[in-house]
Amino acid sequence: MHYWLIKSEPTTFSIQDLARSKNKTTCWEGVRNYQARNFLRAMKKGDRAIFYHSNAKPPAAVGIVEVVKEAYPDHFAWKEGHKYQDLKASPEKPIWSMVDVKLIQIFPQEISLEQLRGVKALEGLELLRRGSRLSVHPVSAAHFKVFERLAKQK
DNA sequence: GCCAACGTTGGC
DNA sequence: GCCAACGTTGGC
Repeated sequence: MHYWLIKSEPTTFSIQDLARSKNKTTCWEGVRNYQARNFLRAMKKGDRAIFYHSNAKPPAAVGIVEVVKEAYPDHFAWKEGHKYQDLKASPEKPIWSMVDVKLIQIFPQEISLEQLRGVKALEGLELLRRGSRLSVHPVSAAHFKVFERLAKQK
């Protein structure tokens, strides 16, 4: 089992939106970065991910999701006029992938980026690396446990 | 709204 | 294959 972190801008799709989704499940479409895509493709059913709100006030880790369907073609890439359309993609050459994720929990209290930066045990986390913009990336099991612990404490 | 830090594109 | 210009991400 592996752990990940996935980012979404809450104005685009928040964890509350996920909670309202059918079966609390959604496809994670729109990743248009090769490195992030490759991480999506490496995800296995049962893997868990931290759901992170980027470009939020404040930016924060807000919950945990589980991978319920492994990578398959992101068909939004060839949907005419769609915001995630990529003219180089087609059903024959999908280029981009997505997975389905299901909500496991919304943290009782979100953990702000500022708070995360102060946690010694999270040193080395990709999210906290200066200049990091990767919207999907792995998280070590140890770091994942730290998130779970932080989410519980007042 | 600013801008640092990227990633991508396209001319050469 | 280099790299300047451009576009995007995302914190502040």
